[in-house]
Amino acid sequence: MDRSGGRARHSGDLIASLSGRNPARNLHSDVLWELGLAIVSGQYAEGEILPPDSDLLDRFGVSRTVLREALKTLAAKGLIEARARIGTRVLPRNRWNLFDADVLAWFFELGPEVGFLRSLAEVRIGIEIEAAALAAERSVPELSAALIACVELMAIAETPADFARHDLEFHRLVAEASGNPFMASISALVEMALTAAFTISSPVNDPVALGVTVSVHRRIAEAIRDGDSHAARLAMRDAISQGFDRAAGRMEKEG
Amino acid sequence: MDRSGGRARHSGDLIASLSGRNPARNLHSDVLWELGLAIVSGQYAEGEILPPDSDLLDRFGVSRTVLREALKTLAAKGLIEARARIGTRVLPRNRWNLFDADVLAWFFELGPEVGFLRSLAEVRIGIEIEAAALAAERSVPELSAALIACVELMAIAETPADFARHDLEFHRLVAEASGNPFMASISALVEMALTAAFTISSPVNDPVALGVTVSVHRRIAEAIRDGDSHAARLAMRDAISQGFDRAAGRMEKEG
DNA sequence: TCGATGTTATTGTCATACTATTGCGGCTGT
DNA sequence: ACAGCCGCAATAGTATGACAATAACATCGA
Repeated sequence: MDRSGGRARHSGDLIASLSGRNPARNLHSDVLWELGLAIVSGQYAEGEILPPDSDLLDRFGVSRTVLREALKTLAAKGLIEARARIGTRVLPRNRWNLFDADVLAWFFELGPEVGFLRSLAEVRIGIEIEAAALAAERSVPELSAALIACVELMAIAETPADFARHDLEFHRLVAEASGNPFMASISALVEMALTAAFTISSPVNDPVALGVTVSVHRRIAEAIRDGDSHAARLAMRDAISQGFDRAAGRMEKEG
Repeated sequence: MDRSGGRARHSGDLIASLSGRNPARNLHSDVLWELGLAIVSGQYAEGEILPPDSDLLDRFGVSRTVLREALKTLAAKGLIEARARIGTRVLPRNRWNLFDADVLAWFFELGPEVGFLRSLAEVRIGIEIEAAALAAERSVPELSAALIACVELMAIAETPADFARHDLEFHRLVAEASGNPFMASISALVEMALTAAFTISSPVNDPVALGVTVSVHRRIAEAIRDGDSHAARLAMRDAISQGFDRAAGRMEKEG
């Protein structure tokens, strides 16, 4: 069940391409993704010790440098911890940095479960509601206009990918308008959530769903423009809940 | 040559020791912290290219292995991106993973500005309000009891450090009770915020402040026990706001 | 003028050796 | 028989030097 059939790459590429990133394709990244996936999938359980360097070296056929840099990267994301004579231990899940784009991508690579998507929607609600409220309080005409424009682009989007792009841009703008650097830092989270939702079920092909989605986003934009933080809160909650409900409903129907 | 004065270590130790972690003391970590601080402080500005490996090698007096692993760690946290022939570029701040414990620690190391503390309080409000509400909805007697017990420990804490420990444990329990893994993952954030607040001004030595703080935490615990998500929301908001107000007020008074 | 091409500075990768840390098991002394 | 010390060995940490891949830039040619 390995992906060793030639140079087939991890499918994080899809997500990366949507977000406009251009991740380097090097050995380090290959090893990183394979180990990252193995850990997130539970193939190496929490608290377990992974094979020693020498074994992993054989397995991947790379130099010690590459392997160790991959391990350092995993350690930086809170997935593992290396200690001399003990080995490299998988840390408990609550130490994992779930707000990291790669870690999230690994979860999605395994096929996101509905419970995971729900958790994601819950944090998004918490953070983005507050972002919307702050954006309303600190409303700047320029950004408000950009938000409105973004909604119009969503309304006329012709492909699911276009729609997702403008949706993502909308949420990014709200974060920016909040003036809080932490809000902007969760764009990876939003990106994943939207990518998942868009993959599972895009509203583009369903006129009714499209209308609902656009209108709730318009409510957000207008509330921010008008400096109405209460309305912004409510609208943002609706927007995220609806997105999740649509995806979850679809998953249920199909699965 | 190493940094003047022998083995003087970065002061993140204080934070680490409070939180019970036992960070490795190795060369890699030294280089990491020095570069991390330099970047966060703006000594290397966004978009700027840092000196090439060879220069940094001279500067730190370590092997290429160590330097490169430190750089990989910084890259994993979203602070830099290295490309052949170009150099190693400092990424724009919105790519930084502010939810990373190290990155946060570097911000605090520079002396947290009141605006930064406010931003932190804002995200905490967003996330922890939702966590408290979820905890109320999914209330489990066992955890509710633990929360109540935690409050009692806060009430009788004799030193600021003890108080901070129980405070931290309280918020950790709420996150756990929410049943949402993302909520637990932000403990690093809470940790930093509380450590900062505790450093700036602990309520332990002020009976009135202590009473207020304890009572608001008790309100949270009771609301969760009673399954009252609305009350839990309100109380959690109060708790975080009060903590921030106290620290901010103290900062203002002093300077 | 512009496009192809070589040059070169910089990161990426490799191989090997040595050092530091620390759990474990055996040794020693009581 | 037991406790504590102590050295062994397994593992990650560090060092060094070489070569490969990449891509901006200068150079050359049409």
